Amino acid sequence: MDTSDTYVLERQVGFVMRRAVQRHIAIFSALIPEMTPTQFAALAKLCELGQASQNELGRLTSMDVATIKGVVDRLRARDLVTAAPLESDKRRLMLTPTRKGRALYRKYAPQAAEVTRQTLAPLDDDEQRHLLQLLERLI
Amino acid sequence: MDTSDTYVLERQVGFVMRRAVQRHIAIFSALIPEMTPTQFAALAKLCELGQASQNELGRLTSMDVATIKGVVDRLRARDLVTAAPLESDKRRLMLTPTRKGRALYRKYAPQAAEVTRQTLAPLDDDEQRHLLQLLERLI
DNA sequence: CATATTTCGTTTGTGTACGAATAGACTGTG
DNA sequence: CACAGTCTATTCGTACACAAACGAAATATG
Repeated sequence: MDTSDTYVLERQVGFVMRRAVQRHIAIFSALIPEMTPTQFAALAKLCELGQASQNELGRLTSMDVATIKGVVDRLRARDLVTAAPLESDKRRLMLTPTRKGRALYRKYAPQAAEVTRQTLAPLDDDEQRHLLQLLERLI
Repeated sequence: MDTSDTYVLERQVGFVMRRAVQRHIAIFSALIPEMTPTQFAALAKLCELGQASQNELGRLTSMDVATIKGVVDRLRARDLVTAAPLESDKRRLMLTPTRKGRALYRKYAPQAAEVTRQTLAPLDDDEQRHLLQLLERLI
């Protein structure tokens, strides 16, 4: 008896989730080639909030401080977001979506929802709800 | 009525999966600080096969050619894997785990299985099976 | 009020992840 | 045999992702 009972790569959640994420990202970039899922997530959350500090936005989108900085920098470079230090707390960098950023968000929000639909397409409605619910409990 | 019906970040599979993967990686690196999930996956598959070309290993572990190269380079740098061009097909780079690589795999395989257990711990056995099965159908 | 602690942002370094381009080696077909 | 197409590996460029270390600003606590 070897280790195959103990460890089969294809049966590990990590491996299966990694593959599922790969598939999801492929669908996303086919439907929304203009930006990455991460960039869209940050822009979407910022549009929803209206305004947020970089740190705050990172927390709400589950991005590390170093990661959110890179993402925000790229959004700023494309003029989708503006940034200004907050008067009342000079540590904070307040972010606001630009008109262009809000327009892009509105344009792609339905597409982004469609990405979710296509990713979940192999499952029926009950299974889709169930999967989401199970995944959420892992967090 | 705004776009909130159409798009809520927290309800998108991509976002939820990204968070679940983050959690999984955190558990992995707590239990196996010596290597990354990706490196372990490549080493594990190579140990299972005994031998494989770099390309082949990449396909079997769902890694892009550029990605598997980086992963293999790091495994080679740590003397966990050796590489040699194949005589019968000089394009191919044959990989073999070293004694050290096989020992490391055997050492950590039970830990890696434990990573899966801890990641899935919030779910009961039925739910765990169900989640895995649903995720596999997304691929 | 003074200083210890916390928070925010930045930088550096390492490791996935993938598209695109390239070169060399193989294969199939004419 | 020639050569078009395919396969393998490498390289380059871009984008997450996170740990660790740092400075500056704010807050808490004595």
